[in-house]
Amino acid sequence: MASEIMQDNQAPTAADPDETAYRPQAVEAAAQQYWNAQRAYEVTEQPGKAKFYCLSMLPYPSGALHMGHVRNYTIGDVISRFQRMQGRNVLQPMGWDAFGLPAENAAIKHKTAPAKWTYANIEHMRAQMQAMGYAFDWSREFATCRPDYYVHEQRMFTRLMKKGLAYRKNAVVNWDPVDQTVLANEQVIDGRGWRTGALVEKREIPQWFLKITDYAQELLDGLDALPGWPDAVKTMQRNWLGRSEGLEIRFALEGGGEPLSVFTTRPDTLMGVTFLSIAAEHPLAQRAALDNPKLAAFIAELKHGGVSEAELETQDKRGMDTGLCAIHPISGERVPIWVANFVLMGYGTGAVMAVPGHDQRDWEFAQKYSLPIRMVIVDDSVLDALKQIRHELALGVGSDAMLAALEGRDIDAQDVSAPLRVVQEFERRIMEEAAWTARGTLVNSGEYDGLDFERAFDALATRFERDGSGARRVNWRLRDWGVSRQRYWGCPIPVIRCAACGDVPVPEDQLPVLLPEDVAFSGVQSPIKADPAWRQTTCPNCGGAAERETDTFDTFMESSWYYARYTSPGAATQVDDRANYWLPVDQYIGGIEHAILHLLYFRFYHKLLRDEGLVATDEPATNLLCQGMVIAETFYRENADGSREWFNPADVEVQRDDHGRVTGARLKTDGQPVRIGGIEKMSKSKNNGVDPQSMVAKYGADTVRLFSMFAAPPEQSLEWNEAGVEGMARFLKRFWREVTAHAGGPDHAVVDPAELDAGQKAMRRQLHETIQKVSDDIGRRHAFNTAIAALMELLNALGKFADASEQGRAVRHEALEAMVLLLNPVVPHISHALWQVLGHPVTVLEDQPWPRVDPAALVRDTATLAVQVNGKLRGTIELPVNAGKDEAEALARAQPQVRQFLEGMTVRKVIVVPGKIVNIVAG
RNA sequence: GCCGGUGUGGCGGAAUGGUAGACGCGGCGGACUCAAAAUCCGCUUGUGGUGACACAGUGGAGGUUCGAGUCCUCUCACCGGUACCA
Repeated sequence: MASEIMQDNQAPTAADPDETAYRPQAVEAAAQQYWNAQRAYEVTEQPGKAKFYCLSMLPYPSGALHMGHVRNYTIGDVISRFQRMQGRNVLQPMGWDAFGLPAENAAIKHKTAPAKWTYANIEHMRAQMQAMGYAFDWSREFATCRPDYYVHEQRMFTRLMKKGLAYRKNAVVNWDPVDQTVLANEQVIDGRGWRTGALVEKREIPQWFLKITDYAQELLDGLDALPGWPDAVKTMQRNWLGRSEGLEIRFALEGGGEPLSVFTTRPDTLMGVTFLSIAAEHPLAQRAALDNPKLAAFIAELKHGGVSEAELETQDKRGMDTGLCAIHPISGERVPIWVANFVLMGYGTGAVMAVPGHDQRDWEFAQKYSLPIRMVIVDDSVLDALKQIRHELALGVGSDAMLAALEGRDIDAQDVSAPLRVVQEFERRIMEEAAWTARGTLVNSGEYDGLDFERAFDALATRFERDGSGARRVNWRLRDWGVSRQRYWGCPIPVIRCAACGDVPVPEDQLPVLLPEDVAFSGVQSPIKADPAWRQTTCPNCGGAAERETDTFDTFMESSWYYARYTSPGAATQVDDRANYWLPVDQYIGGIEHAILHLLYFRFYHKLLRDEGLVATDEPATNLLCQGMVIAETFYRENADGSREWFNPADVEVQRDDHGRVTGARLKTDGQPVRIGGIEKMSKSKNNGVDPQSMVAKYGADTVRLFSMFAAPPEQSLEWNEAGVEGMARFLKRFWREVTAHAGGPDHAVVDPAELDAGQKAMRRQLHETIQKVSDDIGRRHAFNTAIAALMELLNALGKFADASEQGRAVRHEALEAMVLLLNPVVPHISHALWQVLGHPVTVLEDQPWPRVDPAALVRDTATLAVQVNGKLRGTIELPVNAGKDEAEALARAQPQVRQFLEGMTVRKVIVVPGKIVNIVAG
């Protein structure tokens, strides 16, 4: 049994004289050394062998690994090792999403260059990952801030420009008037700049966009081809894309001029339009403001505040009459045009028709500004009432045309006071309580009275298409992807601005456009914007003097195609043929916070790569798992000024009463009480982050891995709790002891199923049931927590299985060997060591086949059935598995408990679910 | 505001329409020990009862079903996203 592990363990220290004790640090160092020496997880393409590409979202190198990373990469590592044990050629890469805003903030704080800070973080975090024992193919590692990565992104962008898929237009940003800089939404707090405290303004600047809207339909349809993605993610993406079918209707302006276009999904409510609302940025509003100082002041006021949707949609609805009027295309009535702060220039046409009777937001606006409300849609009960009072035309509801449309239906109208109340009540609610927004039947709509939604839609669409004042249109909520950032630490946008030729893509032979890394960084202005020498260049078209674009790309650009680059390390092109061996990603793992933006750009970019002929598939990843956050208790003390000082959970001791309920907490250093602030996402601001490195130093990587997989199912949030971690350490110690004790005993025999007694059979059945459950839990359900629970139960059972007979030892040996393999994906270091303890030569354990279920071992003689009376449990019965329904029913009815509850009742029905339940329905 | 999700013992969680609380933590009791730690064993949803047992119970209110933590409707609370945080 000479192995590097045992050699390593042969020199027990004085403090720990037990040479069979589990020492995670030694075990883990030895296993990692062996894997590195073997290059155990470096892979190449093996045509003919099933591949499995397991990808975890690449980290931003923020400084140190946090528990969220540990959770993410442990899930990926478990799946990777498991899949390799199923015989697949597994690729699991890792890299760094290295551009981004935090590097600039750190650079200001620490007076260093963003590049230097970033590279130092990468070194540190890589070492931390390696200590966790992840089976990454490190030969494929890259950082996205390196020119040999971003050159491909720049080349792709210049090609998209030539295809017309990249273009420039004005867009609104947050502007800090003091620092004279653009702010990210995150940097706007309560409408003010986070550093200056100045009121933020909206400002329009030219920006580069990618035409993701050209792919909207494909991005929508593609979701149906992704059964391996969570429904929640697909639903969110569908809603984000927001396909809607409607009409674009042109309202002529009073006094002539360009008509005002609106988009509506509810043309059936057209006769209920009482005003039009336009965005403050709409050209019509701008024009009206020229000779209307009050309106100009109002529009200027709307410029205050940030541009985020959450901020815009939660502010009070406000508006002002422009004084302009449009002409209703059917009735010819004058319709006033208002500027409203809730109409967004970026969605649809920047103008909407307002129907206060049947749209809640318009209703609230109309109430606030005393604008008229009209009922033009009614439900079936009102329709019936209208039919009954069809002779009472003078009542002011309905109309001749509508009633004519209803003439076909023969109704006896006697007393109309009851139906009249129905109609009046419906109309009163619309006028006084709330808009009625469901679909129904048109009234008060002239020739369209009596039509339902579809027929009204068709009739109006046909009419407008004929007279040229409107058309059917598909509208998307999705907007084109703005990729310009006015920041330094990002990939330079490869464009040259020439006064004569316009925007010219940098020729491919002049790429990459390099970002200088050795710069002084103050945070106020980007060093490349401040450096005239960097900007200055010549136009590749005309040879005249020109300037470089100084904006950089959104960092989502780098993270949209990194998965493809891992397949083709060193390729001169963005990816090469190897991509089509590995892609698509078989399992993608990352946080749910990326459900929309990153995962949509990721899917979009894959289609861009496909349309460049670089990849052959339509979607980048077939299966997606979104893990929850890592959270922890928070502790604080209130300072005299009301601010809070937060204490790390590691420095706090929790107090409990006799029942184990938490009663309070004290700081370990001074013994004085601290307040418990609730369980929140681990963060620097609440100081409740638990450092993975300190946990690894204290318990070992396997224990940390085990806890993060056991404490919650992967999709849910995981509460870090050190007592729970200790429990995992206890389990590994017991496992180690059980295996070493067994290996140190007499030689074992091979299991002979015919020789087993009842106890041995039961032990072996539990083993094979566990193999079955663990295989399904890891392979299909990704329920790692219940897989581990089943293995804990198995170890508990083995601890009580005191059978020292030959067959008893044989069963134990089979069980322990299987357990080492079943636990290997989660705790690979201890498994690596114990495999050798069990007498095997040192090896890469992922090349051992996964344990197989012996169907014969699963066979049971009897089954336990629950017996219910009227759905309530009244006992259980044990009977042979092949017993019939009658037998089960008879035995159930014979139970004393059951007879007691059936006394004086008549049995009406008996439901028998074989192997599960007998329910006697009586009354 | 809008979109998506979550809610079960003292705590993390289990239960894939069929015995609610597996497994782990904490707590209580016991063994071992001079003692402590470590380890091992037992108990541990609540209420009533010596007990067998009964009743209640999965955020709240309704509903479907022989049977609902699970499916449906409404509602409350919290979490994620909301296009320039990543």
